[in-house]
Amino acid sequence: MIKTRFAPSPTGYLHVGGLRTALYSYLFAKKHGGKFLLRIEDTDRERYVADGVANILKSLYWASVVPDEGVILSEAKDPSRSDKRDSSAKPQNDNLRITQKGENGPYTQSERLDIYKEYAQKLLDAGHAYYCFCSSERLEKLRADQQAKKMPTGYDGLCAKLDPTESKQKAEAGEKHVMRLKMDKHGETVFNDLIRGEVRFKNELVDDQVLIKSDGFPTYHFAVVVDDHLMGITHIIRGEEWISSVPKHAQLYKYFGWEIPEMAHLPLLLNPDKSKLSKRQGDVAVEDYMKKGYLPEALVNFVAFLGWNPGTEKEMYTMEELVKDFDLAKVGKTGGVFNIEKLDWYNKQYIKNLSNAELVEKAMPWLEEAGVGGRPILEKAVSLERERITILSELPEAIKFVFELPDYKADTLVWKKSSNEEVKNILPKLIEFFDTVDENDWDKQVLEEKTKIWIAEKGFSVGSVLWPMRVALSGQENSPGPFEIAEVLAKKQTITRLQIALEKL
RNA sequence: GGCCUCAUCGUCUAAUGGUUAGGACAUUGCCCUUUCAAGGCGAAAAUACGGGUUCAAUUCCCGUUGGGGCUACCA
Repeated sequence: MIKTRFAPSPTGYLHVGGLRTALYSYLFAKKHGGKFLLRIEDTDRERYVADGVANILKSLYWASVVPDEGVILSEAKDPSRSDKRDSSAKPQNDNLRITQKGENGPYTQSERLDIYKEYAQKLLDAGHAYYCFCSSERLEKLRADQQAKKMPTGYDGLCAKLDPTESKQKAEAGEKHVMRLKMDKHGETVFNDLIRGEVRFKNELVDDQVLIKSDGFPTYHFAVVVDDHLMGITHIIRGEEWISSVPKHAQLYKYFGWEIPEMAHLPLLLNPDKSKLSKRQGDVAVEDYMKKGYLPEALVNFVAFLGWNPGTEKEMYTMEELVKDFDLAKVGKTGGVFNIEKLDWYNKQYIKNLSNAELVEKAMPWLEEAGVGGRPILEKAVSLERERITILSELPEAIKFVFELPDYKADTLVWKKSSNEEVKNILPKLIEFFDTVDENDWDKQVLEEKTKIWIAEKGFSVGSVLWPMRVALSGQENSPGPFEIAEVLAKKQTITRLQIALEKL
């Protein structure tokens, strides 16, 4: 059975590039009826961030990239809160807790130290690894010298020459040490990358990688190999930055006598200036997009298309459709610029496809924050702006005028082809006319029909009536159409606002 | 510096040994129209460069240039 994994380091948040890697791994597994596993690689204690794991999981679950095995989120049994969960775009994780699921755990590397120790010992016993006592000062100097001579950098193997028994004694006596891989420098490492095809490296240039750090924690290179094997990973899908460490990993697989999983190295996501996507040039955390009110469906759709596309002209993809059509062979080799404009377009499309009720539900956190959460005509109000907003967080500001007429200048009431006098003449008549309209006819279509007939009868130009009407109702120069607003405001408030306008003139 | 890797409109990309090199976003013109959006119809916009191979290259090969990654007791 196919099993893929996503193995983030909990350094604070989920990067959008990480989301894409996780998504592709997820899609690939699902497509082939396999499993998607989540492992936490927290072997760097210096970069460890509290809540890092929670944040990553929150982002992943928000995007519906949910692991089948490994570190997962499970709902705490707290019935008092269970009805509070909604499908709003903002994540609700108060009643969720992090747990682990599966037979191959633990799935957090810091909990697997004994396992690494055991496998490190095997290497040591077989003579495939050795203790190294070199100080960081010596290593730095070594590197500096190599760089000065324009030589390839790397460990010179000094401690590999030590007598293993003596080394063992020294290490056990407490002398500060690391454990290094005894790299076989002969020949080359050749492997078939699922995206790039055959890639080869000369082994002589591969360093004697540190396997176990002086703090007893494994390095990434050692832990991934051990874990991927022990957890039954069949396909490693990860970022391109890892491709040059494949020879080290391959050596380890060879020493252990394990089968190397299939590998696919994904091209990186880029800034608009083509450098590696970084925080300096915009938002890179999934959380940032979450908070701004991007819909997870939009982000997923967008990110899926950064480096992959079905080869057809279909652009809108649900997760189910992605699972169905995703194909690693169609993933491109070139890095893609993370282009916000396209994301914005996707988000607009997805917002447009929402029903009013869904939109209210998903936007509720922002609406509540703005103090308009409890309004009874929310759905109607929201319908006015649904095609005008790009992200959910813009909604409260956009619909505010419905609940509270903004202050505006009298001259904005005058259409460009009209005049102050004309507005003064028209408004009272319009109020009078609206007064005669039956409450039952107060919907946008009927009202528009009736009003347009009335305008024609009176011989006014359409704009000279509708512009001031719209401004009077919205208090804004740019707004939804006058009849849409009138319907939402209802007859009474419509007339009130027209009267306010009249007083301004 | 060394190693690996990539190269089609501004961006994401499609396609092919022979095409008017297609689509989407963005830009832009027109239409619709009371404004803004949305929508409709158009426009402009690309095979990095130089050599081969070939009747024919954007596609295959080599080189150049440019980009990116790696070169840690970080992942």
